[in-house]
Parts: sequence; structure tokens; C-alpha cells
Amino acid sequence: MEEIKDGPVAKWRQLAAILRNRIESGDLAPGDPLPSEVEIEQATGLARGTIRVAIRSLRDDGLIVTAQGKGSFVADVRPPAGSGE
Amino acid sequence: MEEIKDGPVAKWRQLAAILRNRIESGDLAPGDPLPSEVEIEQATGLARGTIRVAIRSLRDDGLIVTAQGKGSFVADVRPPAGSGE
DNA sequence: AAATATTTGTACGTATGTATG
DNA sequence: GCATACATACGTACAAATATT
Repeated sequence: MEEIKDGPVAKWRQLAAILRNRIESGDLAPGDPLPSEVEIEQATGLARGTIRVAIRSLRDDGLIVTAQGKGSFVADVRPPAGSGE
Repeated sequence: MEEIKDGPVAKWRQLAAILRNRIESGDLAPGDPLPSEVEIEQATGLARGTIRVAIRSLRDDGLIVTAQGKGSFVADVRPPAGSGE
């Protein structure tokens, strides 16, 4: 997990960018589970609420799907590049 | 079980203090099982997640050990007083 | 041996309060 | 006022390990 720095970019945006990068680079393939919220919490030191904001943004963008009690997973079909830029 | 009050002290901290007290007073001796999470839930009305936070703090302090499917037990060797103050 | 109950483990969902910039 | 961020607290669901019947 890359560093989340204190700075002008909101931490949740930095985290979203890191995860998005792992998905779009193929490091996380469709169907792969994302790190759990607690794992991200431990890896980054961020509060769960902050992590959830980042995850929600990826979900809103259709990059991942989330299932209660299971986890978040890379969406099988990703939206065309350019949808969110 | 003492009362868990609504107030400035987080409920999980109050519960942890109650359990810690029972251990350090000898009411719960080394090897003794703690009340199960569900028992504490019924006795206090707290949510299980909240109870688990209190239990984790005691475990982090080395006061208890926990085993899935069995329960939590007072540690045989307790850390010296003052370790966590 | 098998089914059931108990107990802890994991994981997300939701909401509120507090504090800061 | 609003967005960000953290802490707390409750809810729901299911998995895994152990104990009991």
C-alpha cells in the first residue's frame, strides 16, 4: 500500500486513487477481492469511515461491487475509460 | 455486571475497566473464562462489536487470551502492573 | 458419526458526535 | 456552512472452531 500523505489532496481521494490504480493496472483483476476495510485501516492508519468514503467512490464509478459480510470485489465489467475523468 | 452509563467515557472503555477490575481483583482468576460475548451482550445491552473492542483492548494488554470456538480466558501470566498506565 | 448449539472471527451497513480547516 | 477526518456505537450476515447432544 502506497503512502497516504497529509496534504492538499484529501486522504480518501489518495486512497481511492491507489486502489483505482491497482485495478486499472490489472494488479487487481475482475473478481479479485479488495483488501478489507480493516486491512486497509491497519495498513494506512486511516479511520474506517474515511476508507469507506474511498470505497464508495469506486463503487459509484462501477469499478467494484461490494457485498455485506463478504467484501468488495473488482467488477467483472468495468466502465469504459474516460467515464470518470 | 456494573452499569454502563451514557457519558463522556466510551462504553467500550467502561466495559474494559469493569472486566479489568474483576481480573485484577482476583474475582476472575488465571485460567477462568470470561463471560461470553453474548452473555455480556445480554447483561449490558451493548452491541457485540462494542464488546469486542473492549475485549480486544484487554487482549492487547495481555490480560486475557482468546480462542475461537472456546472463549476468552484470564491469562496465566499477567503483565506487571504499570505496563499500561 | 452426525447434527445442533455455542462462541469467536470477519466483513460490510448505518448513524451520530466531535473537531478542524 | 461545508468537507474532511476520526471515534464511537449499533445492526446484519455469514464463516470457522469448538462443544454438546
